[in-house]
Amino acid sequence: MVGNHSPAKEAPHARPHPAERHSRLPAPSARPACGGQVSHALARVARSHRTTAGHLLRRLGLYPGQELLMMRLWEAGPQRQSELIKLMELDPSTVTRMVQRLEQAGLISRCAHPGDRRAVLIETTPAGEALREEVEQVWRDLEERTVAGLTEADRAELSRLLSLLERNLATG
Amino acid sequence: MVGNHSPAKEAPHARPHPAERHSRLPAPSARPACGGQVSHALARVARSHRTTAGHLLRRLGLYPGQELLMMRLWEAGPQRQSELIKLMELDPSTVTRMVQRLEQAGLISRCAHPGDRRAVLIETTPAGEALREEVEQVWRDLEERTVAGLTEADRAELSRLLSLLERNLATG
DNA sequence: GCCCATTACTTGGCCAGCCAACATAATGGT
DNA sequence: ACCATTATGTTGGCTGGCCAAGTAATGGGC
Repeated sequence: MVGNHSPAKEAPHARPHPAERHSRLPAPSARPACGGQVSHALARVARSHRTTAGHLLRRLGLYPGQELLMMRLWEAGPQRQSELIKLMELDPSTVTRMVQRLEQAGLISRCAHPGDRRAVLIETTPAGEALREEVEQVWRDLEERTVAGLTEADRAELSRLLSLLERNLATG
Repeated sequence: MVGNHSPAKEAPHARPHPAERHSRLPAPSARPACGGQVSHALARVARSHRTTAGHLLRRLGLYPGQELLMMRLWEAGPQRQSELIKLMELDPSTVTRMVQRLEQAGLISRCAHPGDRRAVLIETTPAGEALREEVEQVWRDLEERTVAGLTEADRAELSRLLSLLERNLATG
């Protein structure tokens, strides 16, 4: 991975005082007049989607989010970090760190921008380039799995609606 | 936020599924260059949505994600942590830490489960209860902003499609 | 009674992402 | 030339979220 893992230890605590309240309420998933039908669904689906992407990307040594940055580089070639930030709509600090990790992983490299000493130029390394096919395959798999069972019309409709939502949320 | 920082005053702070349908799958239509149309849109919209939620929740001293846990407690009353984990479909460790922070913020309290010394019962505190109206208002606002401009039919359709996606991603 | 799988939770570690504050470098105006 | 403004990145700090690994308590089988 572009990182790694490890173990654990113990801990205390525990507070007395039961007071056992039996609040057996109605079924958990009643769809109450809970304000956010679409919001909830969107959040759940997106998290699930991201987690699935994570599992697939894992074998390639990437974390979800990193593949998007790589894809931008593959498609648009070497570019300024500020360009990545703008296009991916991420916080500058997020990109800075992601870039640091990807560089350390040997997938990209940073170099000074000739002509603007503030800027950093970012480009893929051969190792990074080598991941392209696999990552794109992962995305095809993911997309297929995501919209499985939807008709062509459904997919188009979904894209249309998501675009509307994106517009709504952008302007605010 | 709920974790630390501060705000203005004190104590509690200031910091702050529907339908389904048939559909036969057609040939893997040749998609545009970019493999994940829906996937990309979904990811972008969801991130934007979450960020927007974050801005709204911020004034209440909450981080996005925490409000969902509170809402479950408000709706279903005191319950085991394992129940929250199951219903929210989160990793146990995620809930453990979220609960620790919310407890430290004074919004919920943990106590031993009488009869099962492994379990932890979680309930809202008065301070937590006091946030309910505001949080629910935030969610109504968020939902409204999210689906603004969509017809009733569009909203229903969107919910339907998202449910399908959820099902697709769950089984895998 | 005794042993073991299961359940419930916790900690360590790592990542994306955000905000705030900061250091530099380029630019524009006067 | 000089200085304020803008552009570009970076670091610190905090969150949600995941995985791996570990501690306890429960419950079942023998």
